[in-house]
Amino acid sequence: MLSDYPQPLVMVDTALFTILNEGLCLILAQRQEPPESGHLALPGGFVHVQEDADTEDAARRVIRAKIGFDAPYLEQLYTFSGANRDSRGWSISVAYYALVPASLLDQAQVAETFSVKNLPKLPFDHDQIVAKAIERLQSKSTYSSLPAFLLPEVFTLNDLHVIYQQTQDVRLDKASFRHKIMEQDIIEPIPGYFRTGAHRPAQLYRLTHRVLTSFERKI
Amino acid sequence: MLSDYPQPLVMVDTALFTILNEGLCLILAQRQEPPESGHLALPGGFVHVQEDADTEDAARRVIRAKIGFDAPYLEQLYTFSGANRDSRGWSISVAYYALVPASLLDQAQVAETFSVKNLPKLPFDHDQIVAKAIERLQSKSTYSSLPAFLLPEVFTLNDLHVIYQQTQDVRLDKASFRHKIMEQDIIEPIPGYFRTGAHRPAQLYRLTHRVLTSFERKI
DNA sequence: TGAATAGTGTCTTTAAGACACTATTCA
DNA sequence: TGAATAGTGTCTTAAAGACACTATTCA
Repeated sequence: MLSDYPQPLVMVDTALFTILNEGLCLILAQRQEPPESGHLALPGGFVHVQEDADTEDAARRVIRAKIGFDAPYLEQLYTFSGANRDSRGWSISVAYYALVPASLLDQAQVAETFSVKNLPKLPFDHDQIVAKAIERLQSKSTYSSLPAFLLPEVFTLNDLHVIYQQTQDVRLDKASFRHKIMEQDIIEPIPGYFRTGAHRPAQLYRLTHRVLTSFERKI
Repeated sequence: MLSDYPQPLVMVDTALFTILNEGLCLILAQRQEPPESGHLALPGGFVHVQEDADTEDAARRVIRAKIGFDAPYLEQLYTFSGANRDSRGWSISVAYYALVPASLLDQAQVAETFSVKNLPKLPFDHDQIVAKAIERLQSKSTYSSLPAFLLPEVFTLNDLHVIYQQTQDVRLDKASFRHKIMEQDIIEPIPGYFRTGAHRPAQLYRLTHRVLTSFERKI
C-alpha cells in the first residue's frame, strides 16, 4: 500500500573533510548533469532504493564514487528540505559529513580540495550544508576524539595536537593538551615504535578503540 | 525534470515531551490507519508537498493536529530510513522532538501521556526514535536553557531547578544550580512579582531571550 | 513555634590555562 | 654546538560539588 500523496525527491549530499597544509579542506565534485552541471558542488546523488539499504548506505556509495574508498568517519549531519531548494521539485537532502586522512587522498590521487576559508560559490543550499558541517565538526572536536579520524592510524602526540588546532582553528597549550588527552584514555603508545628525525624520537600512538569517544569536558 | 529512480516514501515523526508529576513523559497517538492501526505510536504522517514548506513545517502540522497548538520548542532530531522500517516500502522518516509545558496540555485537555520509564511497545522503529530523542534531550539539558521550554513563561528558580533534575533524572545541588543559572544570563527576575504560599515568597522569572541558549560548561 | 519553601556563604576538590623548563636527536 | 621536535613540572586562576547556614511566610 502506497502513499496517496506525491512524494518528494530524496537525495544525499556529503561534506568530505580533510586537513592539508592550508588547514581544513573540503572535497568538491564537478557536477556531470543538470541542474548546475559543470559547477563545483558537494558530492551527492539520489537515493537508489533498489541498491541502498538506507541513506547512510547511499552516502557511502556517493563517497566511494568520489574518492574510491570508504571514509574512516561518517556521520549524519542534518536533513534539508523544501519546495525551492532544487529546481527539479520538492526535495529532501539527507546530508552527511565524513573525515578523510590526507594520506589516503594522496594515494588515491584525489584532487579538487578547497580550503574552507576560500570556497567557491556553491549551488543549491550547499553553502548552508557546509556551514552546518563545519559547525558540527568544530564543536564535536572540542569534546571528542573526532579529529583523530583525520590522521593515519599511526601518529605522534604532536600530529594529534596540530590536527586538533587545525580543525578548531585555535591555539591549544601543548602541555595541557597532552595531559588531557592522556587522561581520556583514547590513544595508546605502540611499544617500541618511534618517529625519528633531526630531533628527539617521538612515540607513536594509535586509537585504543576504533570508534568516536566523547569526553566529559573540553580539550 | 524528475528523477529516473523510484522515490522513497517520506514522512515525519515527532517525539513530544512534557513533564508531569511522574517525571519526563511522551505524548503518543492512537494510529487511525494501517499499518499498525489502533496501536499507540509517535504522532506522524506523510509530508504533503502541496501544503508543507519543508519537513519542519510538516512536523508543526502533525503537532498541531495532535495537541491543537504549536510546541514552544521544536528541533530536528535525526532521519531514519531503509527498506524495512515500514511495511509500505522503502521509507524516510525525518524525526523531530518538541517540548510542551504541562500547563498548556491541561488547558487543551490532551491525555495519552506516558512516562518514558514505562512506555508501551511501539511500532516501526519508534523505540529507536524515542531512545535518540531522550538522549538528545538529556544531553542538551546539561549545557543549555532547553528544559526551560518545559515550563510556563513565568516560573520560580525552584521550578527551574526541579525541571532540570527531572529532564536529566539526576540530583543537582541547589546552591550550585542557582549560582550557575544566574551566571548564564538566560533568565531575568520580573520586578515585584512573587509566588506566595505558606513559605517565603519566591521571585518569579522569565527567559531573557525567547530562544535556546547554550552554556560554555555544564550545569 | 514549626513546617515549608526561598535563598546565601564558604570550603574543598578538581580542572583549565599559562609558562618555563628539561630531553634527545642530527647536521 | 645549535636547531629542531619531544616531553614534563608547577603555579595561578576558575569552576564544580558539597554542605551548612539564614530568611520569610502561614497555620
